[in-house]
Amino acid sequence: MVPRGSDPRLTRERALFYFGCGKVRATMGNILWQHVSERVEQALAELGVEEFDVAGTIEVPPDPNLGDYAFPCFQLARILRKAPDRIAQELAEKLGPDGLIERVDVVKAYVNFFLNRPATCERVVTEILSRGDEYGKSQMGSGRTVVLDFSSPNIAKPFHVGHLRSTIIGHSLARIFESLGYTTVRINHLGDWGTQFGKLIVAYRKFGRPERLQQDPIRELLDLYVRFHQEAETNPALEDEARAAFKALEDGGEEETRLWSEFRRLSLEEFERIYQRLGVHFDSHQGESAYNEAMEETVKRLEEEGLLTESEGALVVELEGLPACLIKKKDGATLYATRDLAAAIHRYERYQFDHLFYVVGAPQQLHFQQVFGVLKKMGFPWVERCEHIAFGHIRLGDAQLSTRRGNVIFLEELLDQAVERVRTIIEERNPQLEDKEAIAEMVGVGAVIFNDLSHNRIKDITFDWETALNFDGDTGPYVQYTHARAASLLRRGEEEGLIQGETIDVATGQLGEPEEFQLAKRLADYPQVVLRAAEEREPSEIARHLLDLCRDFNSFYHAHRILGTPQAQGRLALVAATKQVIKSGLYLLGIAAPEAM
RNA sequence: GCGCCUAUAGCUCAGAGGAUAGAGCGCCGGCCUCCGGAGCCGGGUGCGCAGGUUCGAGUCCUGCUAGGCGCACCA
Repeated sequence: MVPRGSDPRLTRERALFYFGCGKVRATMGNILWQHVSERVEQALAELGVEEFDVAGTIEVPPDPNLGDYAFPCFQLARILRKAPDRIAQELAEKLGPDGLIERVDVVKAYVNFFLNRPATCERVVTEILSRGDEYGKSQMGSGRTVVLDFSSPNIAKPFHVGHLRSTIIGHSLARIFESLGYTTVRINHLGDWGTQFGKLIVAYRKFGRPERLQQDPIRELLDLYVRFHQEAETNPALEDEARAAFKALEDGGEEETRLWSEFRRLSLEEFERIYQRLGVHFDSHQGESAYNEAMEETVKRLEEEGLLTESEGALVVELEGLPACLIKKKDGATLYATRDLAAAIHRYERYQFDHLFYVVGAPQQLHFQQVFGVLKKMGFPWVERCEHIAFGHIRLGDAQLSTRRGNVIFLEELLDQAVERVRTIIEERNPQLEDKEAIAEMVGVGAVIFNDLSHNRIKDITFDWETALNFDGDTGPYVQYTHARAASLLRRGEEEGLIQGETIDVATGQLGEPEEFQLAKRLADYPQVVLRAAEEREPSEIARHLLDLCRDFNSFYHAHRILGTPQAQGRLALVAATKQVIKSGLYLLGIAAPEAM
C-alpha cells in the first residue's frame, strides 16, 4: 500500500516517488478521497490484499446518481482470482456507513460510495477555513530546490506575446512548487549574447538614428533588426559582417562592447516595466553573456574528455541518435548550446538543484536534447533532473509571429488594450467603484494571463484579439468576478453580524442542498489539483479547476438565497471557503483577486 | 528524406485505461418587487482513418492521412 499519514518523512518519500518518475497520479490532499481510500484499504486488508494503489484506483462516477466516489474492482480480479462483481460484493459487505459515508452500493464491479451531505459540507468547509491560506499547500518539497529558467527574452528584441507564455508559465510553476514547500530559484536567462548583436551593431552603424534610440529604444532596435534582414536578402555579405562584429564583441572590441551594453541597458528597462505589470520577479538575471569565461572552461573540459571532434571547421560533440551538437563555429565564436552547457554546470554547482526546468518553446526541443545529451556524455548524473518544459507557439491567424519581419504584437499593447476594455466595462456597469484604475489593471492583465494559462501548454495558440479581449465564459474576469461576488457577500454578512473579523462559525446542520454539496466536493479537490499541476508541470490544471469551481459556486448562488435565511451562517462559511480557494488558485496562476470590480 | 508535436461539437478547448465523452464561444429561448446580469437555467446523434493490446481504448501500441515545428556555424 502506498504510505501516507502525517509523518513528514513518509509524505516526503511519496513526493519523491511522484516527482521522480511522474507516472503515479497525485491522489493526496483530498480529504474526502483520502477517507474513502482508507476505508477501502482496511476492507481490502481483511480480504488479504495489502499491496494495492487504492487511492489511485478510486474515481468519480460519471453520474452523481451512481455515487460520489467509486472503487472499480476489475484489477483485483487478477489478484484474487475471482469475478470482479463478486469482489465488489464482498468488499461492500465489509464497508458499513460511518460519519462521512452514508451508504455503500454495488453496481456490477463497482463499489459506489454515497457521502453524507451535511457532514461532507461541514468537514470540507471546516478544513478550508481552519487552514486558510495554507489550504492546498504542503511541505512535500521541503529541503528540495527547483531552478526555473523562464522568460529569457532576447535583448534588443521587443517583448511580444510570444514571450508571454514562458514568462507566465514559469512564474506560475515557481509559485506552485513553492506552495509545495520547494525552494525555488527564478532565473531570467537573458538572451544578451550571440550573433544577433553582430546584426544590430552592423545595422546601427549603417542606418541607426541615435536620437531615436534614446527616445523610443525598443522600436528603434526592432526597426534596425527588421531593416537588417531586409537588406541582407539582397546583400548577403551583411551576414558575414554581422558574424565578424559579433566575433569582435566576443573578443572584447571596445566600440562593439559599448553598443552592446547600451542596447542591453535600454532593453532591460523595457522588460522591467512589463515584469512589474505581470507581478513577475527573478532571483537572477544572469544571461548568456555571463558565461563568457565559464564557456572556455566548458570547452576545455570537453576537449580533455575527448568529446570534441572537428567537422567542417567547427567543433562538435557527436551524439547517438541525434545530430551532432555544435560547440564552436569555424571562426571560433560560441553558440547557444555552448552557453547553455556552461550555464547548466554553473547552476548545478551553485544550487545543487533537484529539478532544473527550462520553460522554453517546443521548437527548441532538439536543442535541449542535444544539450542534455552532451551533459550526459560529460558524466553529470544530474542531467536526469533537467527538464525541458515545452510549450506550443503562438500563431497569428495565418501569419506567423516573426521578429525578423516585424510581424509582432507587443505585449504591452495587448495589456493596454485589455485594461482599456475593462475600463469601459467598469464605466458601464459599476461606475461608482473605488480604485477603478487599479482594478482595471488587475482585471485586464489577469484576463491576458488567464487566457494563456487555461490551455494545455503544449498546444499551439492561435492568437486573435476577439478571444483575448472577450470576458464572458471561461475567462479570467469570470473567475475574478466570482471572487468579488463572494467578497461582497462576506462584507454584507459582516454588516449583519454573522462574521466577526476574520472568523466565521461553521454552523452545523445548515448545509446539504445538492448545489452546496457539489460545491463542497469541488472545494475538496483543490489540494489534489495543485499536486497534479506540479506533477504535470501544467498550470492549466489550476485554471480549469477554478472555472469548474466558479461554475459550481454561481449555480449555488443562483439556486439559494444566502443572506436573511436560517442557513445564512453555514452558507456564508461556504462562501468564505470558496473565496479562499479562488484566491489561492489565482495566486498560483499569478493573477490578482480583486475584492470588488 | 529523418525526428518531434498536434488531430474530440460550426469555432476554441477539457477529458487520471473504466459506467451514458464534457465545458466555453457563437446561435435560439427563458431568468432580477430579492445577496453584484463580467451571472444563472434550457436547447447537441462530435473522438482523422485502419489494425492491435486489454475484461474494458478518445486515452496504450503499430501503420496510414492531414496540419504544425525542428533537422550544424541563428537563438
